[in-house]
Amino acid sequence: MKNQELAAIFAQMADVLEIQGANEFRVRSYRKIVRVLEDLPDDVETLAGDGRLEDVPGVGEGTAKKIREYLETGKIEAHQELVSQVRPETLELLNLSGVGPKTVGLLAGKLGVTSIEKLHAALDRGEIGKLPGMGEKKIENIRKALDLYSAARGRALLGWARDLADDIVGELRDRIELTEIEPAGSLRRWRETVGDLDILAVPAPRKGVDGVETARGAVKAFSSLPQFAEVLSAGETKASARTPDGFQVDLRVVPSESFGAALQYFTGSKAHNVRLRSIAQSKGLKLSEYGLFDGDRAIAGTDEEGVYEALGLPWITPELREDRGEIEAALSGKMPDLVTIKDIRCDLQSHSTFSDGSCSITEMAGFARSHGYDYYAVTDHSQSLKIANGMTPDRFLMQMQEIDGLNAKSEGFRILKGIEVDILPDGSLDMPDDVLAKADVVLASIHSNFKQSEEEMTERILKAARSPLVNIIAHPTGRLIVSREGYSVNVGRLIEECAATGTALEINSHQARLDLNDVNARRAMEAGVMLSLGTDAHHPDDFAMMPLGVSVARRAWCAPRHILNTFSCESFLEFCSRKRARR
DNA sequence: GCCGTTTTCGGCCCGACTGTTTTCAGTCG
Repeated sequence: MKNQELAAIFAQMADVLEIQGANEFRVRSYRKIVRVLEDLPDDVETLAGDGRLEDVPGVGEGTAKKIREYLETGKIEAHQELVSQVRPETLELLNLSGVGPKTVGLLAGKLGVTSIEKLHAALDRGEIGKLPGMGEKKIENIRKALDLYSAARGRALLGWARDLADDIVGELRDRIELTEIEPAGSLRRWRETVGDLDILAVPAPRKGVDGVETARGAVKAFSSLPQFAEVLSAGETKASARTPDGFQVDLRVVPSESFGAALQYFTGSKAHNVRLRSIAQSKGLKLSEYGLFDGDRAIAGTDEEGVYEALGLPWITPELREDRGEIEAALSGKMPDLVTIKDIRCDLQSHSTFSDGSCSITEMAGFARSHGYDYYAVTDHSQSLKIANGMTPDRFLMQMQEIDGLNAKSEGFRILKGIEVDILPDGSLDMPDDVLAKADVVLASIHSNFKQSEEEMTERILKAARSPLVNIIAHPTGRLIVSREGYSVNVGRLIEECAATGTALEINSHQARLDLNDVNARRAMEAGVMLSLGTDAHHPDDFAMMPLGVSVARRAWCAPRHILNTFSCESFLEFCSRKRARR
């Protein structure tokens, strides 16, 4: 879809025009085109092909010509001309929160401030305050925005953001009466990272107090929460605040009759909402965050189910709302039967003091059991991983003995003898075959020589997958979310090999890994590869990250039958021995 | 720059919030 590319181009044109002080209605017209393009259900290429570009509201002769130019040549002359008049460092100033095109135009025009660096200098010289409209607070806000920008805060990890959301929701519930409160946005869709947090709330009606007053009360309670270092704004129905880490949280107080529509709208994704709006459109209805309307009459909006139902759809679980086929599946009544946390009977990757875990097997097992599991796998590292106190063959044999002893004493719960064996640079395994053969389950993974070429790395992992002793390839790409790219492995070829050899792929459920990710996990599932969830627990608390792994499986459209952790202990062991029997 | 049972000029617009103003400009999602 070229829609988003074109939207970005027109947005940049609008920015430059506005910085230059062009006619505001011309700027507004460009902004409208950006909005329309971003939300457009149809592909501009198709529309252009059909000669229907001008039918799109906001697209007139000039814009249609520019769009066609882009589709034909890959660029727009007028855009390049505009951008060439402004230095790229100047456009960067727009990234500062609270600084828009007007301010940038003012700074550049009056003071020659055309970059972040020059802005710092001008602030230090006290020049900014001499400009019209630049008071003390405004300058203070620019200083803060600069600090925040230089800290280059990225998106937060899902697990961290969920804990924060739980804290905030819990605390708000303690302080005020609420009939509804729900975090929306990418957090509700369980995306692996979250940019900011949108919380929707409906305050409980109180006798003798009007709606405006209860909304105000909610905003006030939110603004005074201890989780925040700073309140950015607080009005009648909306407030924004920031945690000490610079993570932004918004509260929106909505009327109960709009709650469902608002929840739907703010949950997104954008692409999913575009599709829903186009369905509404085709039925002659209008969908917004206030409700689903037939003319002026709201026909749904109190709850999400009602909104989807009025559009002729079953309610779609937030994890699937990415426009990756869920609308089609819903329309044809073929929604997947997704795995849930209740289906999970075990954790398939954990560590103990035998390598780099912080607790004994007894302690970890006690916790796994209290978690409601039927079994769990101890999978400590192998010897080459010195930094993690990896096990020699002898120590692994000792560990297996200890586990046998523990199992003999316990009923209704089993500890599996497992290992996370290193895949050495040449693809061989860091433990003799005859020792590995004694284990219940073998995970293999890479912890060294990350820099190998894609060819070498892929061959290295494929070799491990072909070993009849390896049941699961753990954290298959090695990526660490926001902090490390994965090693270059051809995931497509790995999936083929795993399908052919009966090897499972892990969805490592640690919040910093979530590896495989949703897209690759779905490819694997569709290729018939079994998936395995493991929190990589190094401490009992880490078991709590299992819902994150489940969410990846759900975003990958997995049913319980695709996930090894839903198997009984016997069935799981049978899965492992089936591959070994091929030897 | 777009748009028009207000058609070729003259009006367009999203609502909430802050901050610098004294009625409004700028930013943001």
